[in-house]
Parts: sequence; structure tokens; C-alpha cells
Amino acid sequence: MRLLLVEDDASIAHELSLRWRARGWMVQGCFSLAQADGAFNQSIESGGFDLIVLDLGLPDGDGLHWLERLRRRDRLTPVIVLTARDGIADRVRGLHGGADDYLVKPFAVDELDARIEALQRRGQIERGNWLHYGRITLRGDDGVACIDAQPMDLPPREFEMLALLIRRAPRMVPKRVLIEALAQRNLDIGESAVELYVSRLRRKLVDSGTAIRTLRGFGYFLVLDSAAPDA
Amino acid sequence: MRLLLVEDDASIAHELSLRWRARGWMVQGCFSLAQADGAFNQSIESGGFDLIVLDLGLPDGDGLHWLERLRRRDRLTPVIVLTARDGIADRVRGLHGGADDYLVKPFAVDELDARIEALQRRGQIERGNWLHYGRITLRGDDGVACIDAQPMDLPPREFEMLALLIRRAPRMVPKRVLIEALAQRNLDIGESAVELYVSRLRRKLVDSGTAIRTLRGFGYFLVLDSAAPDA
DNA sequence: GCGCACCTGTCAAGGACCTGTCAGCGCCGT
DNA sequence: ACGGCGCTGACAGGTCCTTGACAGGTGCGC
Repeated sequence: MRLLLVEDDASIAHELSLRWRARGWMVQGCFSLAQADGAFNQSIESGGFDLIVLDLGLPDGDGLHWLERLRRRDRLTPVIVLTARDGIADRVRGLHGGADDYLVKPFAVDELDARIEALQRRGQIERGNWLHYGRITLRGDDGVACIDAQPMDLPPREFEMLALLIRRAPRMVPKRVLIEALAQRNLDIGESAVELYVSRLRRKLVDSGTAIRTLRGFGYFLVLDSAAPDA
Repeated sequence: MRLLLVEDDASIAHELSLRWRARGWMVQGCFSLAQADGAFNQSIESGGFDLIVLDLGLPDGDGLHWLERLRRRDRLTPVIVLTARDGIADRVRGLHGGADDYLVKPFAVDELDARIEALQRRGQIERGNWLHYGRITLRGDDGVACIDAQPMDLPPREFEMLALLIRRAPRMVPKRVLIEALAQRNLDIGESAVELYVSRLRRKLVDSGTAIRTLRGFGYFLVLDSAAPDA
């Protein structure tokens, strides 16, 4: 993980950097908004940062202004604001200004870590290598799918479709989305191809505790068999 | 926006519900985990909730266990934990357990709102293309119709007709307009088709708090049940 | 290079559900 | 009370989903 830490209190910056580097993260520290600007711009070519931790009280300006400017260019990178301004109005302003989280000093490092992980978890849903749903596991790295520990035979297309359904579970996935996912290489396939793969998946998911339901005219979605009661 | 509020303190639940409903959000309140389970399961077919606000101290169990169980089936829906447990270890446990945010009671409602909006912003939840009338919600994007959070089974034509009535509510929609709307594909249908769909809709709208009234010789219009009988 | 096994997608038959006509009845306004 | 409009059950035809059978393609081992 690549992390940008904008914090002018040297002792806090030092402590956090050490801690996060020990965890294997790449941490870039900045003591001013000017430095942060430079670091951010430089990072763009290499894919940007995964998260920004931002102190608001910096020597060369208001961190909140900087954040609002940042948000005009980059809406994606999660930002945690870390500050001594603890009024409700301050918090609201920070969150409205584009922060994803707002933590007041003095703070517990463990809580900051947990909040960072919560934000990362949300971001990683899309690129995580392993997907779980009920008793099903899809391993993106070696393309193996299992029910409990029992491997099941899923060809690439079926694997891809099931992954799509799981990522958005239990929400509906429109049929068009599924078609486009299948058609990445082969440019024209009919709707019946999707229906066919759903049919094949269903057969393999019998006794898996998971079912694919149809929303006539729109798409499909996953549910657990116990969808009525949950013991 | 559809929001599930799991909170057993009636006064807090009431205050938040009022506030959010005034904003046009659909709020479903639950006082126990059992109720929350039921509401969640029912909501799946209608696309699920956009956000869950979860109190941890509930009469029938630990909210954190419930959250962990939920996360096995749905990792997408954002969850804000709202609790009196203010220890650092509690916060870390909550965030690790699958919460996206953790707010300690007593809290400022403005801050809760700002945090909800921050999560919504990140989730990019689209609620354009939605129609509301009374307790009815129509989602144009997945073609699902609900009374509160209870999905109702509306085939495309009935959905379309109800959408038309809602868009013009509480004004009268001439029968001729309804015919033309239904006839977009099939070029000649009789008046009785409209009457038939009104009939089918009425049956499904019993207990929805909304009724379809007839203006003999002209058309139809929607009213809320509490509305005055005749003018 | 050849054959085999497997993956991929089309076609078509069968079924579930949606759509709209008809007809009989009831209700409303005159 | 009467005529007409609206309401709703039954039914036929259509649309979409499901699934078996099959053909073309790809990659692998021999």
C-alpha cells in the first residue's frame, strides 16, 4: 500500500511512518501542502497513492482548501483527516469537503489503523484476489473455485460470471453488464449466451447453499438458500 | 436512498427517522436483530439497502456478531456503527468486524449525516431514476417496485403505468395518455387494457397507503389513503 | 500434424410468466 | 330505473427464460 502522510508535527509523523513501514507499506511524509502537492503530482504516473492521511493545520495553508482542490482532480483516493479541530461544525465541514473519515487529535493509533483498513477494504473489493460468498470461494490468483474445501470445475467464462455476481451480491447484475463482461474478446454474443452460463452455473451450484435468482427483463442476482430465515 | 436503522432506543430512532424521511429518504426502523434480519432478507429482491446504521446494544444479541454474519453475504452495503461502547478496543473491533464507520454516543446528528454522505459519495450510489409516492418507491434502474422495503411484483407494463401516475400525482392522468403509454410497442390496444391494469395495480396497492381513484369518463389519479374523500 | 478433450456460443423445444381481448356483472350519474 | 362506463375473471397468444443438443474453435499431448 502506498500512503501519503501530510503532517507537520514531526513526532507524530515519525511514529506513524515507522509503524506503517514496519507493516510493509510505502509511506511518503510531507510537512507542508506544497510538498504534498509535489508528491501527489509525482505519484500520478506511478498510479497514485492508495490513501492520504491529512492534517489540517499546516504551516503554508488550510488543509481543507487543499483537499477541496484535490477533489476537483481526484475523487477516488480515500482521505482521512487528522486534526485538533474537534468542533462538530469542523467535522461536518471536513466530511463535506471531501474527506472519507475525520479523526480528532489526540487519537489512538490503533483506531487510525482500523479506519485505514476499513477504507482499504472498501477499495479492495474490486481487486481482491479472493472472493467469498456463503460457502463459495473464488481464488483469483489461480482460478480455482471451491465449495467449502471441495474444488469445483469452473471454466474461465463461468468463473468470471460468478465472480461478477459475487462482487455485487446480493444486488442485481443487469444482463447487459454480464454480456459485456463475457464479450470482452468476442465482440458479438447474444443474450442467450448469458442465459446459458447462468444455467450451467446453477447446475454446479446445487447444494452449494447459493442460488442465482432471475429478475425477469433485467438481470440476475445471488442469494443464500437460507434467504428466508437466517439461523 | 434506502436506509436501514437498527436502534432500540425509541427516541433516537424516532428522531433520526423523522429527520431522514423529511429529506426524502426511505427509512426502515428495527428494534432488534431479528427484525433487522427480516428486513434485510426482504430487501434483497428489491436491490438491498443503500446504508445500514447499526446500534450494537440490542435486546436479542450482539450487533457485532450480526454484522459479521451479514458481511459473509453482503460486503457492499455500507454500515455505520452507532454505540455507547467508546473504548478504543471496541472501535477497532467494530471496524475490523466490517463496519465502515464507528460513531460513539452521544453523537451530533449533523456529524452522523455528514458521515453518511461521505459513505454515499464513495459508494457512488445512484438514486436518480427513482420515483416516490407515499410509501411506494419505483426504481427505474432495476425495475423493482417496493412498498416501504417490501418488494412487490410488478411486471413491466404495470410498472410503467404506476410510474406515469406517480409522475403526475396528484393530478389526473387521462385514460388516453395511459393508452398511448402502454401502446408504445403494440400499436392498437383498447381502453379495457388500461382498465385491466388499473385493476391489477389496485389489488397490489391494497395496504400500500396509496389508492388509484377514477374520474369517470376522463382518467385516473393517485391519492394517499389519508386524503379527504371527495372535493 | 493429428486427434482428443474441453471450452464456447447458437439453435430450438419446452415452460413460466406477461399481455391484452372478451364478456359478464356491478356501479354511477342522470 | 336505465344506459353507459368501469371492474374483473377467464383465456389465448406472445415474450422471455431455461436447458438439452450440437457445431466451431482452441490448446494440448503424442
